[in-house]
Amino acid sequence: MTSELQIFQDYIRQRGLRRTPEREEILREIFEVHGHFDVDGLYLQLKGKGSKVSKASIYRALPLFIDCGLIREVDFSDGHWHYEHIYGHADHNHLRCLGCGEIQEFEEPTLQLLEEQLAHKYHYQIKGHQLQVYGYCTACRLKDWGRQGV
Amino acid sequence: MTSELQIFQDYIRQRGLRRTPEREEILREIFEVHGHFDVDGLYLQLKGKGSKVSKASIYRALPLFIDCGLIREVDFSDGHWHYEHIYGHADHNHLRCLGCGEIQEFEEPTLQLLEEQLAHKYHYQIKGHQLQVYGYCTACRLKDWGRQGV
DNA sequence: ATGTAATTGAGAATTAATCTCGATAATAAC
DNA sequence: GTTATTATCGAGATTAATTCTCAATTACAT
Ligand SMILES: [Mn+2]
Ligand SMILES: [Mn+2]
Ligand SMILES: [Zn+2]
Ligand SMILES: [Zn+2]
Repeated sequence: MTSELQIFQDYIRQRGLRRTPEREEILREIFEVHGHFDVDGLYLQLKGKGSKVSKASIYRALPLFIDCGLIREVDFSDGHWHYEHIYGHADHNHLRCLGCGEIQEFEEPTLQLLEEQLAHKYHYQIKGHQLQVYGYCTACRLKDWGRQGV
Repeated sequence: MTSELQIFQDYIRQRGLRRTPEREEILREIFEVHGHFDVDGLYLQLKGKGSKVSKASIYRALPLFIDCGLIREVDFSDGHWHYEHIYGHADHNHLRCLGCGEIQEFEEPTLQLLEEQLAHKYHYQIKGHQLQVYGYCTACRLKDWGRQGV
């Protein structure tokens, strides 16, 4: 059993929840795919492989995966949530092009320090952070030079 | 005329748009209120003062204010967008309690440097960033100690 | 094997945001 | 000032992501 599945089963048992094939299918698919995903894409992917899991089950499973630290929500400001698995991956943030939607990932280790400072200053137990930086990539800047401030 | 209104009128003229009392009312209300707001709250506030502006007009005006740098979207991950005016305010980020929703604002000037580094490294024209840090405040931690990892 | 209660799928409900459309009114040209 | 043009308005319909409902199923404990 892959260790993400193991982590999830431990979480399930600890909470008195139930192990179901649907939840396993969804989790497996998430960790087979690299990169970001959204509910609709994940649903279609599973469906394409012959799976019968419903969208409702996906919507119900994702909060569990988030809660046990396997995935996280990612905000691309396009009207719905995206997600990515984080277990086994280096912490990173996203630089997004407002023109074409391209995503560049980058690491910024100093944010870990920031979390610790904030925890101390405001007496918070920090669970995580999200940083989105946005702007225009070279291609979009050239394409769209009518906009001011190019 | 307040300078935020001036900035908006300049923007309007430059774009060949029209000056309307509705847009002015909305902008005025945004800058009279301190703190964060959402569409529904802003609408009710205006209504309470006898204004006749519709929600549709608010939804249409906000992107204009964002575009000319007077306000920005703020993500509190509660299902809809929040906003805050930024003109005349120090750049800041948000620390949010996952229990009670309390927001702490904090400044982190090094993010400006990060923007410059990213602009250079990825050849982006950076327009801004959003950083949310989230966790549990002292009160919620005490209240809810059943959660693991307190 | 049996009882229980968590989980499922399908579709209805909710709700933020956008769109449509006829009426209104801001601006420019005369 | 009058007129023409067309951006903007309000009201309500529409869209789309997410949540909810409920009867049927099934995981798990006994
Ligand atoms: Mn990523
Ligand atoms: Mn703020
Ligand atoms: Zn681009
Ligand atoms: Zn709290």
